[in-house]
Amino acid sequence: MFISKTSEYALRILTYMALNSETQLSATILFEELRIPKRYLMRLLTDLSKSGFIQATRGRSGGYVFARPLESIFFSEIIDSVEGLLSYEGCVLGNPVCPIDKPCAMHHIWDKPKLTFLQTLKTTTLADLKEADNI
Amino acid sequence: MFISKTSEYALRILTYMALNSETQLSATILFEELRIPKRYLMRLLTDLSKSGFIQATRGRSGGYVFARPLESIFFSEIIDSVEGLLSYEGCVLGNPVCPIDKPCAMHHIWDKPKLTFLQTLKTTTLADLKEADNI
DNA sequence: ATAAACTAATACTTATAGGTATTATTTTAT
DNA sequence: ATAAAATAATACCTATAAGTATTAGTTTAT
Ligand code: SF4
Ligand code: SF4
Repeated sequence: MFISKTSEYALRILTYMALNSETQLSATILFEELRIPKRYLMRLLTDLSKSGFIQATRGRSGGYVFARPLESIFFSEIIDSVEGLLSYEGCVLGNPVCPIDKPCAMHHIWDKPKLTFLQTLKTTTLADLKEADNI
Repeated sequence: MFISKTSEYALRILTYMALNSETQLSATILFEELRIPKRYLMRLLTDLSKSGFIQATRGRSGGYVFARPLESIFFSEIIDSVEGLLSYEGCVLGNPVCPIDKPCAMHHIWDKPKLTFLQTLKTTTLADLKEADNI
């Protein structure tokens, strides 16, 4: 599964918004572009707004723009806000606290993919994404 | 989330069995050692048995042993059998087929963690795990 | 003023994963 | 023979994630 569907949605939304950060975007436009179930999308937008990533403007010519500079928004923070990062950072075998004093056999094996994954999330910002698009 | 709870369980079961591969283990013993919900554990064992990883012996002194050499059992195959690998191999944004002709901005960013993850799963066997335990 | 075009909040429904219960079947020790 | 101890199969229940519906509130063009 990797990341939850909701995280996927959040990334898709913010990616699209980042690539169009000059313009204010309404839920309707985002729905037409991203085809995420409309009501779910709207709820997510409210969540992302309350989390401080984006800023909502109500009313007739309302919509969403970023509330913070793209350079400051890391993927890790986005995923953390919609589904939490703990399950990615903790024990791969699901133990809330490692019950063993010395690392078990699994630990070493998962270390590399786990770190690579977290490292990517923690070092990539929406600004990087915008840059990547120009390649 | 990374991998499903069921995948976690499967890995824990087979890891424990690998580290004790000389002896036949019953569901009761595995339950006592791993504390996975007993009935769910039993169902998983039947599944793993039907998938050909382990072999069940019924009756009073029954239990489970490996049906194949540990060197041949890759993590990828285990996870594939209990939850499928497609969601890990496919598009990170959840698109069943990539709708865009040229890779989107996300693609490059996820490439590395995704490949590292899959590479680990596809190159690590239960035998490696047993070895790692000796470190 | 009023209607249109938005976002906000909350409750409800549905799908899926995880977990439980029941019953049947097999083998061996006695 | 029979009871005990094990696996097998299937149906059911529960928790969580995903998705939908309803209603309220805000702003601007007319
Ligand atoms: S040593 Fe094993 S049990 Fe402990 S945190 Fe690492 S993977 Fe989990
Ligand atoms: S290019 Fe983008 S949409 Fe296509 S497969 Fe890669 S991540 Fe998915």
